[in-house]
Amino acid sequence: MIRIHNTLTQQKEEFKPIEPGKVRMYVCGMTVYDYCHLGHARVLVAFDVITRYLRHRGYDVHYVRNITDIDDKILRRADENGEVYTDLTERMIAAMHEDEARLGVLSPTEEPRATAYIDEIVAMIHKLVASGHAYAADNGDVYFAVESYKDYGKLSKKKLEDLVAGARVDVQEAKRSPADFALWKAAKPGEVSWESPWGNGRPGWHIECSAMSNCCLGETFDIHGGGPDLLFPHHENEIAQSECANGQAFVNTWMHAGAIRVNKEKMSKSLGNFFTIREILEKYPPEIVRYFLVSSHYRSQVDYSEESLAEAGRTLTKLYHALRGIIPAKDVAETDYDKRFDEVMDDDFNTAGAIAVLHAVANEINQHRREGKDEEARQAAAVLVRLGGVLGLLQQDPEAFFQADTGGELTAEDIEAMIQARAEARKAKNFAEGDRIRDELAEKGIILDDSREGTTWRRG
RNA sequence: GGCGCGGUGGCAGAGUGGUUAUGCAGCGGACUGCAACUCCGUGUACGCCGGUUCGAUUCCGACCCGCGCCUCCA
Repeated sequence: MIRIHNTLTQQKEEFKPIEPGKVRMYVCGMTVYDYCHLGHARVLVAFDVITRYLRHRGYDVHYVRNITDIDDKILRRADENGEVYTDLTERMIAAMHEDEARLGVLSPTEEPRATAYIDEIVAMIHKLVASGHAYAADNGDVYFAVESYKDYGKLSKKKLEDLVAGARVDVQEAKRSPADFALWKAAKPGEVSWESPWGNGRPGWHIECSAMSNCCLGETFDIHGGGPDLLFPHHENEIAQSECANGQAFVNTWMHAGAIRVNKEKMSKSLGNFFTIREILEKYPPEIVRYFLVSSHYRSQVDYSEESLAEAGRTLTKLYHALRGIIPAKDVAETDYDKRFDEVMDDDFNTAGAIAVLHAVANEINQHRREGKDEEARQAAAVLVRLGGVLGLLQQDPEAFFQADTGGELTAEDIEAMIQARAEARKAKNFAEGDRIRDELAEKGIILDDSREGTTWRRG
């Protein structure tokens, strides 16, 4: 039995898909006006692990993650760059796919783009206007009438009175209530636009997700996820739109990832502590970044720092050491480790607990190999790779992981040659020369590991 | 001000009404020519104060502190 924390009820609940054996999940994707940052990576990796685990448990997961490719920020950025907005979005989508692939994030089942769903969006707005839940304002915009939906606020636990009383909502003459939000935005002169019954314009952000999830997954589906700051107003508005348009429940389980902080401060552009995925990947191998993200629970707030990444690197290195020089056995039956792994993961995807199981398996491998029990070690290695795979970890060849070119001055050939020279010196009992070579390599970031089978190296 | 989350050993981070989380770092030992890797051993941990209980880090209440959202934001 899988239990999932539902933001809607603020409790862990037994997960029961609408259709047995199938999971329909929607996650809010990127607005493609800039490179993805660490916060995006958190959401990407969190829902990637969730998808992998649900599949591991036998579910047929239909995972939809949208792309918002029309939006104020996109138009502004394209304008600043002096380029056509589609050039900007195409470039950012390509970059996003590159970042995802490097982090080991599997492609979603579908990746709908807002601009490909304009007709469906217009149809949904039309439905809302016809049923009195939305209205065309004098300025050409169409707004959702928040007061027409009695459950407004049920996800974010906000009361409409408080929202209206708050000074921070955008008070606009055209709106009936300050909390109303735009479904359709009238085009400004020269701006890209689409036709609609209310004049030329483009969709508001919230309605895109309602329309696309409706098209790809139906009126009611199992899981809707996203970043923590989307909870309000974005997800709240999605619920209002979808439930008013369809007259039935929108989503059963709402899931939100925790926020990323940087050196104990909120990550933000104004604080100058904003990291894009590609910036981080210049400094750390992708799997280490992924390990860092997976090593704490998806709902907890995590603090990014050089030190935590370094520690993640040391720990992952230890895991790969267990696998080094072993060819995992094939077709290994389910073990107690598999059971423990599933048990902790069943509890709201407790990846931290799952990683503890990984360490237990690694420890067993190391003990077997110390005792010369090669077959047992190969069996356990297969389990480690299998369970690691559910988290999207440990799928590389260990040597590839250890020796990944991080732009050091030495090539693999240089290193191999020096190791050879050291081996000869040691054979001649010239330990001083052997140690000198080892020290020289160490200075250049190369660590040697001697074993009965010979010397291996890694970049430290 | 409103709503919500959290305070666990040097650090990171799970979890539990009574029994080892795990990892990193440290220390001691084994292995090694010396290291590295690995193994074994090691650490008054659960914000504060009350309450419930045979027993609370784990449940309840108050308090202190930190954080998030309330505006575009993953």
